[in-house]
This record gives sequence, C-alpha cells and structure tokens, in this order.
Amino acid sequence: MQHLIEDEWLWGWDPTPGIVSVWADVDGEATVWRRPPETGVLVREAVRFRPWLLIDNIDDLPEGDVTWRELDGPGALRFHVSADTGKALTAAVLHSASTRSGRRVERLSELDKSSVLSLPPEEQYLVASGRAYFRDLTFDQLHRLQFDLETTGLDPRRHRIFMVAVRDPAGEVEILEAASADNAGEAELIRRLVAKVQAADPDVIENHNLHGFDLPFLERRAKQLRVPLALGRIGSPGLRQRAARRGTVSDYDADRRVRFVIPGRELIDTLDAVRRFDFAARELPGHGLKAVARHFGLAGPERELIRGDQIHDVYQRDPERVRRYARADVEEAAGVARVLGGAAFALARMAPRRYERLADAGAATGVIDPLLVRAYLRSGQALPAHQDGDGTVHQGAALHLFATGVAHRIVKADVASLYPSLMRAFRIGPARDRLGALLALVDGLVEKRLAAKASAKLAPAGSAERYTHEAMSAAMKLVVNSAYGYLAAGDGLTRFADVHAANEVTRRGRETLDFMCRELANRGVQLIEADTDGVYFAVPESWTEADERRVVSEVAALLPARVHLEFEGRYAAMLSHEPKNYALLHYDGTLALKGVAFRSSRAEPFGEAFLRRAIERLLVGDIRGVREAYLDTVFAIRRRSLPTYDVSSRVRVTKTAETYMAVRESRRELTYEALLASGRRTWSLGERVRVYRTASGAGVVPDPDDEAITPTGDALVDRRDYDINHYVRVLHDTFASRLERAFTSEDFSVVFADPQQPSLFAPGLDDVKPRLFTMR
DNA sequence: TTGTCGCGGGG
DNA sequence: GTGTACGCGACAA
Repeated sequence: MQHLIEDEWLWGWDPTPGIVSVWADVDGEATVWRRPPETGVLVREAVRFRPWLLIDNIDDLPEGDVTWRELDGPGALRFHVSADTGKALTAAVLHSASTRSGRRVERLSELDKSSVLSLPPEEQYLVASGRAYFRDLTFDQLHRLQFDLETTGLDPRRHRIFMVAVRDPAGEVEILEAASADNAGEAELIRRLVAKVQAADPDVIENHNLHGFDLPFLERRAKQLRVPLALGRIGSPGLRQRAARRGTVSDYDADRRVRFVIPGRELIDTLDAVRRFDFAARELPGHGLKAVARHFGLAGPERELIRGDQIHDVYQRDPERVRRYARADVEEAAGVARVLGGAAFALARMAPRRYERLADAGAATGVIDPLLVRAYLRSGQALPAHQDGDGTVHQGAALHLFATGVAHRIVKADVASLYPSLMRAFRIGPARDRLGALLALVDGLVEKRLAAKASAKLAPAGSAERYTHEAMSAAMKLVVNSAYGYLAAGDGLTRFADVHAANEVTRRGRETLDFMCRELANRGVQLIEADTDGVYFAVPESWTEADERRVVSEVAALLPARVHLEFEGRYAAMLSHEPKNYALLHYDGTLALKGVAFRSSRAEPFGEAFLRRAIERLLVGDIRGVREAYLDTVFAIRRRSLPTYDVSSRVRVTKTAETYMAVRESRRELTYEALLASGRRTWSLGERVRVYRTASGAGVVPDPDDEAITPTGDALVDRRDYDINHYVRVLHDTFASRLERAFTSEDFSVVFADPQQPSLFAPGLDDVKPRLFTMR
C-alpha cells in the first residue's frame, strides 16, 4: 500500500500515454498533444481543468464561483481554492487579501510567497490531473527538429541572418540562404524557415545555445523586418516569453531575464544538457558545440571548422564551406541532444512540469519541489510556506591532507552518493516534511534506479530500450544527489529547506570520513588525502591487490547499512602536492594530473610538457630522468630550439584599444603590448590571443585552435625572439616548483640546479631520493 | 600576494 | 514569476 502511494508521488497517477506537449491558459483551457505509442501519429486534444491555488487565509473570500477546501496538517498553505476560470479565482483571492489588509491588492505577485502558491497553468493542470509527459514513449519516437542560424555577427541590432541550417525529424538537412544581403532577402529567409518548421511540425526544437542565441536573434530580426514568427502549433504568431534566471535580458525591461516559449512545441537547449551533465561528470574540455561533439565522438574527421568571426567573410569567398559547416552544426546538435537529452526526458515522465522546463531547471527547485507539491496535494496535506533560516550557519565537508610528496601502491576508496546514503541510513529529512515525502522519494528513486540499471544491462546495446533505461537511471541519480542540496539551500530558496538537517548530514559525513581514515590507518596503510567522501592511501610493499581490496571491505563492513564504501581504483604512484592537487600514475603507465597546480589553461605548452615528463620520471623513481627533463628544457629555451608557440600563453582580451592606450603609460600589460607589437591597432573584446614575452617587449603567435584560417606569410616565419632568461625563470619558479614536495630542500636544489652555475659542493644525483612527508 | 567578481555560449 | 556549483581568470586592494 505504502509503495502505491509513493509511486503516485513519483510518477503521478493518470496513465494517459504519449503526451508530447501541453499548453494551457489561466482560464482552464488546456491543449494536449499526444503521440499514442502504437501509432506515433500526433493527436491534439482540448481539455478543461479547474484553475486552483493554495493560500494561507480565506477570510472575506466572496461566495459564488469559487470553491475551497481546507487541507490537513499544520502547513501554512492550507486552503485549496479553485474556480471555473482563472479570472474569477484571482479576483476572489485579491478581494479577500484587499479586505484583510485594508489596501488594494491588484496582483497575486504582490502577495508574499509564504502566503500563496500559484503555479503556471500547465503545472496546475499536470499536478491536478496526475498526468505527466512521455508515458510509454521512447526518446526516438519524439519528432525533433534542429535549426541553426548563421549570421554576420553576434548583435541582432546590427547584424543579419544570412543562412539557416534545418534538420527535420527524418534527419534530412536543408540549407536555407538569403537571396540578397538586404532586408528583403533576410525577411524572405525567415519566412522560409517558418514555413519549413510548420511543414515538419516537430514536437521539439533543439539547438546548442538555442535560448541564448538563435531564438533571441531570430525574434529581434523578425520584429525589425515585420515578419510574423508563426512557429507554434496554435495561437497567434509571435514568440511568448517566460521569466527565467538564465534567459537573456528582455527587450522591454532590462531587469527581467526571459526565455522564449512557443505553444505546442518544446524548446530544448543542448547547452543546458551539457552543463547539467558536466556538473556531475566534470570531464568536458569546454561546453561549446564543437568540443562536446568531438568528445562524444559525434564529429566526423572532415568536420568543417570556421572561426566565429570569419564565418561571414568565408561565406562571401567560399559559400560551400559555410554550408558544410552549418550542416555539421545541426547534425551535431541533434547528436548531442540524443546523447545527453535522455535525463530531462526521463524527468518529464516524473515531475509535473513541461519537458522544456525540466530541461533547464535546477534539480532541487526545478524537480524536487514540484514532486513534493504534488505529493502533498495528493495526500490532502497543507504545504508549509517558504521560511528564512534562523541564522544557523551551514557546515561543510571534511578535507584532510595527511602526507605530501611521493608514495607508491595507492588505493582510492570512496562512498557512493554519500549524502543521500546518510539521509536514508539515519532518516535525516526536513523537519517540516511531516509526510516524510522527501525521504520517501529518495528511497523510491534509489530502488528504482537499481531496477533501471539492471533493465539497461538486459536490453541490447544501442537499443532504444537500453537508452531509455540508462537515461532514467541518470535522471534518478541527478534527483537523488540533489536531495541534499535541496535541504541545504539557503535564503528560504526551497520550501522544505532545513539547515539543521543539512548540518546533520554533513556532520555524519565528516564522522564517516574520519572513521574510515582511522580504521584504515589501524590496518597498516599510510593515509595521503581524504576529501568529503573518499580517501587516498598507500599500502605496504608486500601487499597484493587482494590485500588492498580486503582492507576496503573490512572497513566497509563497519559502516552503517546503505552507506557503501567502494574500492574505486589503484595506482602505481602518487605525487601529493596540496589538498585537491596531485598526480597519479596508473599501472598502465598513464599519468593523470589533478587540480589547479597541475593544469591551467594559461600554462605555457613547454611548461606543461616538462611537468608531465618530469612527474612521470619522478613517479617511477628515475631522478636522473627528472634532471634530464629539466636540462633539456633549459637548453631548448637557451638554444631557441623551442618554437615560440611553446612559450606562449592564451589570454583573453578585456580592454579596448582606446581604454588601454589611455592607461598604457602608467601600467603596461603583456597582452596589449603584444597586440601592438604585432601591428594591430584595434581588436575586439573577448578575443583570445597567444602572447609571449621578448627581451624588449612582447609578441603574438597564431593559435592552431583558431586556424581554420590560412596563416598569413608573416605568421609562418617564427622569429623565436622570446626572452630566454624570463622563460628559464618561469620553468624553475612555476613548473619545477610543483615537484618541491617530493624532495628535501637540498635535494630539490640539486635536481633543479642551473646548469650554468654549477655548485662546487653539489652532492651527487645518486643520493637523491623522492620522499613522503607526513603531517605533524 | 590576497580577496571579490564574473564567466562559461552563440556569429 | 525566477533560483546549481565549481574552477578559473581578471582585477582591485
């Protein structure tokens, strides 16, 4: 029985299959588009629902069209009020509020959020009906269209659209182009895009940065050219707006940020999916479409690349190249949407919100809150109002550094999903959640996630079924892991936020980590570093992998049920530098560098190369090899056998030429001196350039990342006029210094002694050994 | 050197 | 009628 109720909290209760979009208005008219799974053919249904809201007081509520009922429990939002139309509902509630307060209240938004809960019409409909999107539907049954604008620049007030690539739901790509570079040509191009969308009639429109670029740009241009943007399935032409923190600044009110909405279609931005994915995975080199597509193996070897600011120029010389580029863009956007879009798709089967809202929402306020609201209403329970904290500060996780330097036979052990596990193990939930709904949701999700993972394994690799189960599992993990964030959210951000409960979770977390460390140390290992939910340690020389696994399971057995300590990995050696900064040598010989000290986008290539080589030698105990890496690099700089590119670093231009020239005399900056020295007199903000230092000034080198353009003759000649002494100093002070924890200070000066200033009493390299220094 | 702010993307 | 965090780079103090 209890399980049935929890299932309703998780999924809703109405089994209607195949909902692909919902549009509703405040007066209780909803339109539902469905693709019944067996036919896949789109049907449109008009349904009526009764607009409703929750309020904390119904004194002076006028009799008549409005009905209300009182919910159970102590929650402040205890009156469920509804009416035939939203107009009648709001009028009655405003009348009541005005009478009570003695002042004229004209909008619901004037009421404090602790005294009223009023959802957008679609969500009122979904919460009340128990329906949700996509039941019995797979991701591939959705009709998805991608379009990508090519423009003459980034500013829709000054620049134009000259090309649009459109990929229809069948996967056919069409390239639309303006016939002329004037208003008439651009207007006609927009009209053809609109016609194309109407003909393809997709459920979903996707692109990378759709909400940040393509939609706002298109809207602005269409308005300027007076072309009606009839992209929706119903209603009058024109894009609608909704408030969105991560939207673009509204044209009408600079303080408002908005996203565009179209009746009957879901507008999905793959950039949102990428950010949500990388938030957990932290494995992407960047969030741009090209980088992501390459990372997921979606980009072909012949992928056409053109630097953003060159696209229009290239189009004028070689339009075919830009067509190939635009085609690749929409194809990759479709690929990224399929690879990463599954989580939001799965969330839409659970939470009572539109798919596009679940795609851009944060998991705590965007997913958990709607689930809790629906659970409380289904149970006839009053909802607590938002409440500010009582001033208690939130305590975070533990971080310990036990040893620095070089250690061998490293093991990493960690607790999977530590915080939700602790919430479940010790039944830590929000004090005001009298239904225990948050913990029930977390319990249900963890169990169902295991089932989803198992089903995914059973389904054939690459099948839609496998994909659906995997996506469901990913979505559930996302929600489970944000349950703690929901508790800890400050400023009364979430309805059930509870800093005391959150502190109890982190306190248990610190206790668990400390306990693990003690028990491991008792079993004869050398602890290196412990952070939040995991610990690195070194084991004695005589131990086998079986011994390593045995200590981990011994300690795991001492932890509470539901708190699972896992053997995460083993490594040949580790250089521990600072907390969260270390290098790991895998048993297969590959080296992994973690933390700011070892990887920085600004680092000069020669330094990075030296660091990798030196650390790799260090971790296999080859001190001579470390010395050689250092000497080779010093000599390469002194002999100028290093190309200039290797000493350059990539910087971003943040001052205009005018701004810099005004302050140049008081403070010289390498970036701008380099631009000036290379003959540039103007540059654009945000531009990235590679700069280096010369004995007398600075210079610029071309960056191959940008080189879809042919380098000019000048750039091909490498003058190698970099400042030798400066770069030798950089090598020692910022790169070799990353190895200083591995040696005594005497040994460090021997290994990294300047070859031009031999010390008379230098002890031999043979006496130098890598060390491990333990704290205290 | 150390703290604060703002960005990440799109042409 | 909204709401991530984190790592990094730029800038000011």
